[in-house]
Amino acid sequence: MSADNYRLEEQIGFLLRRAQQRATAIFTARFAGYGLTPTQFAALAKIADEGEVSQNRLGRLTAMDPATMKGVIDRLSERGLIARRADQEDRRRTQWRLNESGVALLATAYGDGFAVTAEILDPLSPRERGTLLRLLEKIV
Amino acid sequence: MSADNYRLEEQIGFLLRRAQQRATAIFTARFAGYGLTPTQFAALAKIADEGEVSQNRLGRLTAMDPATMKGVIDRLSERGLIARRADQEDRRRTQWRLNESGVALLATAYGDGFAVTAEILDPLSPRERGTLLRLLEKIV
DNA sequence: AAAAAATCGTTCGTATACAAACAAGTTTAG
DNA sequence: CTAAACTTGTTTGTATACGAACGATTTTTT
Repeated sequence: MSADNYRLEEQIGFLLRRAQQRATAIFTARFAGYGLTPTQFAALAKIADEGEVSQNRLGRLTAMDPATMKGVIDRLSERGLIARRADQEDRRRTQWRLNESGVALLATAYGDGFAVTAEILDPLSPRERGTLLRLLEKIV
Repeated sequence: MSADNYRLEEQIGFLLRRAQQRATAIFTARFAGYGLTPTQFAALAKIADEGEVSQNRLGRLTAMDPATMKGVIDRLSERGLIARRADQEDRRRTQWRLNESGVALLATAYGDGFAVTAEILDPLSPRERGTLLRLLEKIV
């Protein structure tokens, strides 16, 4: 347990951080035309899946805490991609759904989402890709 | 290429983001007593490796861009863990090294760094751990 | 030697990420 | 039924992360 043994480059935390940096860079390049960040796209995709979803639930589905989710929702809302509806049954809740712009944008953006995944995994064989996803799923 | 096919949970980018969230949470819990973030610890460990290192080079070694590196360096410097020296040969450069507090802190922190790695990889078998590191190295 | 290109560190702006504390509303326990 | 516990969404503060632009300096080209 000393400086002689600790190699930053081999620590899983450091590798995960670098892998995510590359993934984000690939996403950003491919989505430059949309002006969407990875988390914004994740939020849109999940709202589409759900049809209508509350802010906190969306945060759980997309792995964002409430404070982070608020910022993402605010920016998507300001851009006119999503619309809110007050929940009648629970007056604390805000339900969110895609509006027309959001639906239209997603229709073409999904293809780029697949392309991003393909480019990130490009250095791996098909078998390795499956292995990596399985192992990541285990440590998440 | 449509909503029917795109599953956020299976995209490598989303999995990497979640894996890093868990890694960071484990690090933060283990390092609460030190008050060090993962990037701050990475910077200290690399300064220790190098003995003395310029700010931009340290950024390359720890995978931080110059703007991010500056913030990390400023906070380590304010805490009195590192010290600067003006480079005589290149007047643009600032060389950084650990001071006594930094050396003392690292001496005990390395052990916790290993513990963080072990906890992150705990769900995997020894063989799987090697595989994951190898595959991540390939896509970085 | 002069011009062009590259590097070093800084600043600004935007976007996660999350701890902590909070008010308002809902659910659960006793 | 009421008090306690929890949930929802918000705000504040700190820390990455990085694009873009910048001045100062050094290196490379011509």
